[in-house]
Amino acid sequence: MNMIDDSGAKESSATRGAYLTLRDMILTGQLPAGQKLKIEQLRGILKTGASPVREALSLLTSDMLVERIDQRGFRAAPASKANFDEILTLRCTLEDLALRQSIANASPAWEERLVLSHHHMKKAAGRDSAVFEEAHKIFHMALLANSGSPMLERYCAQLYDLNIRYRYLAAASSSYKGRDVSAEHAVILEAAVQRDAQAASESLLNHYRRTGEYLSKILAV
Amino acid sequence: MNMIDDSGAKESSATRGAYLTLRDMILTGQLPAGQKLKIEQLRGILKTGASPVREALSLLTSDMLVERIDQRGFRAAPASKANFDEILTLRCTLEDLALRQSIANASPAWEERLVLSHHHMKKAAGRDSAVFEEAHKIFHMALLANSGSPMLERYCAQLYDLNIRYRYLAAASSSYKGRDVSAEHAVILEAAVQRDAQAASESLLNHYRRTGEYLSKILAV
DNA sequence: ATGTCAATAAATATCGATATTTTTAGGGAG
DNA sequence: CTCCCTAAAAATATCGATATTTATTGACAT
Repeated sequence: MNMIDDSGAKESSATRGAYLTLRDMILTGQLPAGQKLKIEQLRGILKTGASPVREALSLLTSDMLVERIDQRGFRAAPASKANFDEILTLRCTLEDLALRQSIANASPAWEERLVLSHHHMKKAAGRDSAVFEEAHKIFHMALLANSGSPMLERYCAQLYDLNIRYRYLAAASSSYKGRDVSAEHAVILEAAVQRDAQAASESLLNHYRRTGEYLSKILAV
Repeated sequence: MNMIDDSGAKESSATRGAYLTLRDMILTGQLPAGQKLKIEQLRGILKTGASPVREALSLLTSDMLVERIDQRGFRAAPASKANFDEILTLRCTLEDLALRQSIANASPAWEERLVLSHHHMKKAAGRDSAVFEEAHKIFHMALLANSGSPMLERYCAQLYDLNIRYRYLAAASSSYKGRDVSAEHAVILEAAVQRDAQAASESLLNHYRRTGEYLSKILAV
C-alpha cells in the first residue's frame, strides 16, 4: 500500500513537468535573463500543448523568475547588478531572522535533520554539480526550517534560487573560485548545533557575502 | 490620437479581468478562505473561458492568495490565527526596514508624493469604503516607495494585501472599532517628513500592532 | 532621405471539445 | 456493521483550432 515513489521519472502532470523544466532552464541560464519566451518555441522544447506551457509560465511568475506583460507574452526575468545586490541584502536580512528564530526554537529533531543534511551535502561534494546544488540548498534550507514561519522560509527559498541564477551566470564567464566552502559550512553547522545564534548568523552571512563580492566583481564587467 | 482612457471599463484581457476580480473577491471574503475554487463555477461568475480562469488562478498563486494542488485544482488560501500573526510579524520587520531605507534616501519628490497621497486618503475618508481602502494602501506604499529596493516593496505590498483579508474577515463579525486611525496616520506622515526614522517606524509599527491586537481577539473566537 | 500608414506576418489569448484523474456512491464480502 | 472494491459522476488538465492583438515590412508622400 506504499507509494512507489515520485522521484525521477514520474510525471504528475504536463504543467508540473513544464514548470520544473523551465525553472531549471532559467536558473542554469539555458534560458538567458531577459529573453523573450515564446509559447510555440517552448512547446517544441517541452513537447506539450500551449496550455501547460502558459500555466507553467504563470506559476513561475510567483518565483520572480518570469515576467508577464499583458497581451505581449512572457520573458525570463532580467538580471542586473542592482538586482543582485538587492537579493543579497534581502537574503542577509531574512535569513538572519529565520536562522535566529530556528535556533531559538531549537529541538533535537531539527538538530538531527541539520546534521544529516550536512552529511549528505558532504557526500555529494565530488558528484555531479546538479546533485551537489540540490544537497546544498537542502542544507541551507534546513538551517532555517525551524523558524516556525513558513512564509519567511518561502521568501528565503525564493531568494536562494534567485541567487543561484547569478552563480550560474558568473560561472559561465569565470576562472573558478578556489575557496574552502566546505569549511565555511562546517563552521555554520557547528555554531547552529551549539545554539550560538550570533556566531551562526555571522558565519552564514559572511558565507553569502563572500560569494557576493566575488559575483559582484564579475557582474561589474 | 490620445487613448480614451483605461480606467474603469477597459478590459485589457480576459485573464487580467479575471485576475483582478478574483483577487478582489478573495480579499473581501466573497470567496471565503480555504474554499475550493472550481473552474466551471468561476467561469459562470466571470463569464469567460476556462483558460483565462486557470491562468488568473495561477497568477494569484504569486500573491499567496490561492493555493494550487497538482491534479486537484485550486483553493482560496486558508486563514488562521497563526498565519495572521506571521503576517503581522513579517510586515513589521520588512516595513520597518523599507521605511528606514526610504527615509535614508529621502528626496523632495518622495516627500511630495507622500504628502499628496496622505491628502487624497483624507479626502476619501467619508466615501465608499472600497475607495478609502485604495487610498489607504497607496499612502502606506508611498511611505516605502523610496527604499530603492523593488523586491522589498513587493513583499510589503503582498503582506499588506494579505492583512487586508483579515481585516475584512474580522469586520464581518464585529462591533466596529472606534479608534482615531486618521490621527495615527498624521503622526506617521509628520515623522517621515521630518526624516525621523526612529519615530516614523515606531508609530507605523504601533499602527499595525494596534490593529493586530484587535483582530487577534476576534480571530481567537 | 525620412516619417507615416496600410497590408502582411507572427505571436498571444481564448474558445470548445476531449482525455484523464479524482471524488462520490453503491453493493457485496468478511 | 465495517471495509474494500467497482461503477458512475464530477472536476481537472490538455489539446487543436480560431480570434485578437502586436510586430514587421514596404510603398508612398513629403
